[in-house]
Amino acid sequence: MNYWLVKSEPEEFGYDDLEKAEKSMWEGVRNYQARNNLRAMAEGDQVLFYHSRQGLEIVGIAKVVTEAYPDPTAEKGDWSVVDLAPVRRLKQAVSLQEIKSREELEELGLVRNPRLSVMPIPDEAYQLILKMGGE
DNA sequence: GCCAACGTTGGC
DNA sequence: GCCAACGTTGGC
Repeated sequence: MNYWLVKSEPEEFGYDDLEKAEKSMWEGVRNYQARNNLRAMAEGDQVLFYHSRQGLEIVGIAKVVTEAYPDPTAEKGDWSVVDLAPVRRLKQAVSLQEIKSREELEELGLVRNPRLSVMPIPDEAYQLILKMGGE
């Protein structure tokens, strides 16, 4: 299984919206690197859900329920979406500050390229973040 | 194919 | 709300 992280502004679509929706098409990614990451996701992969702009913390875990398919909201170009479903909230959200303060997480995409909206998370980093989240 | 200009993202 | 960093666009 692979691990990922997606970012969303809670005002636009936060983790509570995902819980309410039960399942959500992850639409609107218009960055090639992020798109390629979407395409690399497999059904069942786990996805950390990060709140950008407001919150600045990882609030919960989602999972991939449908692998990449063409983005129906794309008017032109070759874009993809996956379907995500909520798994559970972290007992405590893991803030960007905490992540930045961890030497082991220095290489994380979230720190190195804060503008990438879909990124892979190495196994060890994933486990550490869950631990930081009180799991 | 280079690079300046522009648009967008997201931390602060 | 500002602005730095990054990606994309388009003129040459």
